[in-house]
Formats: sequence, structure tokens, C-alpha cells
Amino acid sequence: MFAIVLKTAQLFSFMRSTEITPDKDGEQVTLAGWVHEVRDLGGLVFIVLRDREGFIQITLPKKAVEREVFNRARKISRESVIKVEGIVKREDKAPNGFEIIPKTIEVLNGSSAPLPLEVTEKVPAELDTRLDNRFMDLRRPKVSAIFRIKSQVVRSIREFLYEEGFIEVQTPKIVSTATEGGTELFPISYFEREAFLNQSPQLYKQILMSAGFEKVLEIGPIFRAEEHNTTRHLNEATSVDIEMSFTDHEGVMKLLERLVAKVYADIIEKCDKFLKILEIKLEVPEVPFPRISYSSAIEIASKSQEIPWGEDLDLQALKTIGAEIGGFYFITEWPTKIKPFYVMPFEDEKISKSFDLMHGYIELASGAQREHRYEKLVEAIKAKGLHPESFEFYLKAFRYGMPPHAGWGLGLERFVMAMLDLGNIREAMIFPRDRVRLSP
RNA sequence: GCCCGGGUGGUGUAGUCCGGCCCAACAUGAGGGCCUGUCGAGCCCUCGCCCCGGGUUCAAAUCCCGGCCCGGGCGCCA
Repeated sequence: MFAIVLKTAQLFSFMRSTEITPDKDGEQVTLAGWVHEVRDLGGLVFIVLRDREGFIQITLPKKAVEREVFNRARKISRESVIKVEGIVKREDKAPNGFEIIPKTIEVLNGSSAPLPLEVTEKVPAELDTRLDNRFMDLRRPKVSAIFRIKSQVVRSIREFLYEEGFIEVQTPKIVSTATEGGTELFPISYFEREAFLNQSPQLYKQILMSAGFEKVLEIGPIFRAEEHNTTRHLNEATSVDIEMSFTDHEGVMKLLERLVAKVYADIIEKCDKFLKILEIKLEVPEVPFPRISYSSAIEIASKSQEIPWGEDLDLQALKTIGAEIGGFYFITEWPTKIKPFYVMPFEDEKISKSFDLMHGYIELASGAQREHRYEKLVEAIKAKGLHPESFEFYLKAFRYGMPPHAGWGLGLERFVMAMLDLGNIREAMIFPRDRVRLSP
């Protein structure tokens, strides 16, 4: 049923490269895609057709195809979009054991030359050149594979969390106040007022705990106006956020590590083809992940440098710790003063029920049990030098029955970067926004 | 924002240190030609480049100054 609907939605019906096999020998098929390469041997021409799923060889022996088709085919420019009707022929000399002998080749739209970069990967291209010509960069199988995997990552996250009873929500990305302090926000013009692009759905997902949703999930963009210029920061990223009532930090850490393991298992099972293209071998990480308290983390870091208790861990420290622990691990029990106001402190108020999920030296997620007691929360806001009045829309939800709750936010691009061992987070974002890039 | 490195055909590099041998080289590409089993096809011919501005010099891709742009490291960053 679905397939029929899909086909009627198409301009014409065609098969994908992976749907054809040698045992379709003799059958007539229609294909559509891009001309990856043309190899003209004189009396024999090969066209390598590329579509979403792979490559297929179109073979034109001079004597076996119409002269007009033959002469036109050898002149088609690379990356032109063509439609091919032909007969499948079993052939041991062809890749995958078959080829297509065309009856007609229609150029649906020709490509200009020269190309802004090599789709064939014979010549490398710099990231900047690639991003300027992302439409073409994404035609490269290795680049495309990253986003096919990312798509499955998002799907697996949704499936897992829906299965766990989470309700997916969408919270506003345009907000009125510079909410939590800490990061810089992008100001925007909102009619006669100034507004901001939201840095995180944090406050909204907490309000929804008061609303009685119990378990919420949001996958959406977050915006940070920091002028950072590194291989692991973006100014627009995707955050996977959850918030859950009647649990604590331990509860949501367990959920997070199970989620990570489930996504890895799904990717291994469903994205084998793309992992092979990327030459990556994945293993499902073992659960539970190691838990390292902040205090023991600074002790490990002391091998390379002294971190006074209460200071944040800098990159050097995280590299030392990451090298020691390896893989996924949690850093827990952070000093309250370096975490945001909404984290729940322990009895000893210097330490908070907070955690970061790490992979090597990269922070993938951070979370905590939240402060749900109104008076304590107001105090915490003041202690950060912020004004409770500007949080009234949020604080109000804490005065009329706010359950204890906990949650986390996971950076989707960081997660994909860690999984696929990408050297630059921009590789994990289809159209990245960084300090200087605003186009395409 | 700081420090370092860089900008050479459409793409990716060599040449810069120590000015002349560079009207710039290699690969890929583009245009044309030969070739019936290519699969990073092969062979022949042709085309196309020194970021911008100023300076030094007989002579600048190369040295100096300014600008713009890019990369890396760090910082900033729930």
C-alpha cells in the first residue's frame, strides 16, 4: 500500500540500484540517477549511474544499442541527471554480476562543468570548499552515509523513548528573556520588542513536569551565540532533551546509558552498509558506564595538572581523564557552584546531583536531578546573580504542585561525531552554522 | 578573543626558507582524438592558476607593510 502511494507520487516509476540483482536477467527496468562517471572505450561505453542507494553499471556495446543512444550517451557530462530504460544482463565481468543494456537514455537535466568538487573522491576537497558546495559534497557516498546513519540515530532515539512512555513535545525557540545565564544568546527583533533564540528547552520541559506529562522528549535546535571556534562547537545544534518526573539523577543516567547502547545496537544492525562505506566497526558499549565523581576526576587529572576543587575541568584535564577511562563514562557529583541554578544539591550543598556523559574527552550530555522546591530554587537563582522576576513564567509552575524530577540534554551532533569518530562536528551537521558560516 | 600556520588552474598539492633556473610543476578535471570489458581505465593533443592593495628591487608566487579570507590549537561555552 505504502509503495503504491509512493509510486503514484513519483513523476515516473523506477527502481533503485540495490533492487536489481543478477537473477533479474532479461527483465526490462527503469532507473534514474546521476552520471557518476563515463568510461568511453571506443566501441564500448560504460556509464556508472549513481542513485541514493549505490552504483549501477550501464553498458553500451556499440553494436548492441541504437546508434543515436550510443553517440549521445558518451557525451553526457558528469553529474547530469538521467533516466535509463534497459534490459538487465547477467555478466560476470560487471560489478555485482550484472549490467544494464539501455534502450533509451534521457537526460532529465544536464550538469555544468567543471564541477566545484570531485564527487568521485579521486581528489580531496577542503571542508570549507565542501560546505560551500554542500549539495555536491553530499553526493559523495561517504558524506551521505553520515546523514543516513544520523537519521537512524534519531529514529532509534524516538523509538526507544516512545517505548519508555515519553511524550514528544515542541517548545518555543523564540524566547523573551536571557534565561539561564552562562551562554550568550542571539538577539532577534520580535515586532516592537527584542527577543532571543533559545539556548535550550530546559525551563519549558521542567514546566511540563508541573503540567503532569511525567516523561517528555524534545528533539530540536538550540542556539548559542558563543564566539567559539573549535572542531566540536556549533552555533546551531540539535539537542535531544528529556525530563522525567518521580525519579532522580540516577534514574535518568540509567535511561541514558540504555539509550546509547540501544542506538549503537540499532546502527550496527540497520546501517551496516553505511558503516562499511565509512570503514567503521562499531561495538555496543557495555552498560553500566563507569561513574567517576568530580572529585576523583580532578585526582586523575592531577597527573597532568592541579585543578583546585570547585574549578571546572578544562580541555587538558578532560583529555587526561578521557585517556585514562576511555569510551563512555559519567562524571558525577559536580560542585553546585559550577552547575546551573536548577540542579539539585545533595545534603552537603557544595555537591550537586548532576552528571555529564562523556566519550573520551568530549562532553555528550549533561543532566541532573532538578531543584523542585520553590524556596530553594529562588535562592539558587539569586545565588547565581540572576533575578527571580525574570523567571516568573517558570517559577510559577513550582508553586502549584511540582513533582520531583530529573532530566538531561544530549548533543545529537556530538553523539554522531563520537560514534563515527568524525574529526570535526561540522561533518555531523548537514548545513552547519559556525562563527563565520551563515550560508548555505 | 589569543597564539600558530596558510591563501598557487574548477578541485587537491609542489615551488616560497635562500628573489632570477617559474611567460609556474604534478594529479584530477574540461575540450578534442584513438581504443569492445572498463570498474581511480589507458594513450595522444589542447585549455585553465600565483587572494587584494601598496612597497623594496635591474628582477617578486617568493622579501616587507596593510587588508580580506581560511585552517589548527586554546579560550569562551548548563
